[in-house]
Amino acid sequence: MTESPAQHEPPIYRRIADSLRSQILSGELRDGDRLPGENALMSEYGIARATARQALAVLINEGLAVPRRGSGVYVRLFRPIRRHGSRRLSREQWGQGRAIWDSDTRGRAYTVDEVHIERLASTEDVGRVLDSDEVWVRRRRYSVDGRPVQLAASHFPADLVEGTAITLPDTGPGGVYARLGDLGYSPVHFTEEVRARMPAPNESELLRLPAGNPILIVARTAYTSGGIPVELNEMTMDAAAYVLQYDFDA
Amino acid sequence: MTESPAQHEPPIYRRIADSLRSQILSGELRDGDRLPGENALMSEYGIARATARQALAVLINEGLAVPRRGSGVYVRLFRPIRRHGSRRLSREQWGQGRAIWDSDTRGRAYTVDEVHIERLASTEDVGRVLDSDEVWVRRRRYSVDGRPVQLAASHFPADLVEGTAITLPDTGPGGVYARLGDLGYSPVHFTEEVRARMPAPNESELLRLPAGNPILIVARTAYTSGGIPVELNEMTMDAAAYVLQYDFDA
DNA sequence: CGGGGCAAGTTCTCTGGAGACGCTAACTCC
DNA sequence: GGAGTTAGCGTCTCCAGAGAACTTGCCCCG
Repeated sequence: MTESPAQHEPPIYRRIADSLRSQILSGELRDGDRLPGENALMSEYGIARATARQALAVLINEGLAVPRRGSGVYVRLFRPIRRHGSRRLSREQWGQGRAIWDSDTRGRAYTVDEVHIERLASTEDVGRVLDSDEVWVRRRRYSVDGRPVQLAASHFPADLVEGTAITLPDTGPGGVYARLGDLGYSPVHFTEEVRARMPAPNESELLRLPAGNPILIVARTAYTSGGIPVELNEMTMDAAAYVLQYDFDA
Repeated sequence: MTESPAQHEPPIYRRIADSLRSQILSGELRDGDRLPGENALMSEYGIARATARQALAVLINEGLAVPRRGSGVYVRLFRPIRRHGSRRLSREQWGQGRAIWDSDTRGRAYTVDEVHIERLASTEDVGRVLDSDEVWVRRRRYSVDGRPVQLAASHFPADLVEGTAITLPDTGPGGVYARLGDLGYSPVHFTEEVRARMPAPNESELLRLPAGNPILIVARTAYTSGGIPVELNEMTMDAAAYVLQYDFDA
């Protein structure tokens, strides 16, 4: 009946993970730095390889580190993208949000990498929401400091926007919502939906994430005041990033 | 120079995980069902225990399964909480969203478990946003089918709402935003921010989640049209759940 | 019939070892 | 000096085994 002196002490791998995490969050290890590898942890703590891997897996799973086969495990810390103060975008400025973000994120480069626009047959989900068999799809990829962090796919009912500037890569001043206003679909009301932690779809390749990496999906539907759906926007982002989603004035 | 016949075939543990996942998503295995355990996978596929564990870890990491020590690994599938059709809430109805959700989620019980209201000194973050040293905090826990899925903490500047119905557990018809309107802070404009996949804070205990379980945080600030911040709302939810976040008419 | 204790079953933690695969940098050769 | 090659390093996958911790159901006893 020897009382175990260390009751419910955290397991070894967790103590190591806690130690590494505190080094990351305290700033001792910075974004991009290389963590001690499996071999280093093995010799430092006198543990087996599997235990060292388990410790690193905790941080990788939390999104604080990224393993690179053949190279090492690296710190991956997103600083929050956050607008300071109380400046907000009017709905009309929504389409220009990028420019304002650029000037307001303290020098961090938040940019659009790629734009694709095409006309497609609706998928079942999109067709049900937009009540249309064909849609124009506008895909964009956003990057922060050169790292892709977000994909956006905007779907418009094809018959509603056919032949308008929405079907062009550059929508002009005021962006998409100004063009929708030109078509008489203004003001626009939004609904929002957050789907967290989807099993990773193929799209994650575009974010340069490994298959199976958890992602976050935010869907937004825009309606006219008459209740006609005019846009279905799906934003797919790395679930480990902190992202300022939007910020507008109604 | 023997050409490997199976180039880049997925590893064993991933093939097993894919098989189990498809059984879950196809409905063959349902929420609460028990998955084949480590021993079952070992004998079925002729693999080592570590490999079987790795396969199950994939599903656990994706949030599709939950291990219960001494018992087994169980399917944990949240059906989407989704309002059908195009019915939306007006801003005035926002405070009554719960009642409307209740009647509109096809019999799923989306309920408020607990409510706590107290007056506190502001934390640094809250104080900066609300520009107030003291705040009234209103905490609520939401459950779906008896499982806690979401925490909400609404912060109000103490000097603005002192003595009003907002400081009571039941805010009455129209909810918090009707009370803010009574105080002359109407209409209200929102900003939204999504912070994904935080390292789990202590709060996760209230969601009955293990420490380190990924959670999702959505923050919303409400401003008057004059730019005065009147509410900071932080929603903490299980990152594995699919949650309809909100749905309102501007 | 209720309660306590036991045993089987299951996950959790950890050890030790091995080959495969990918990245990087040093080296060699032109 | 530049280009191609190679060796070392580090992660990835998988094996075999063992004790600890926990849950559950069953049996026995009162």
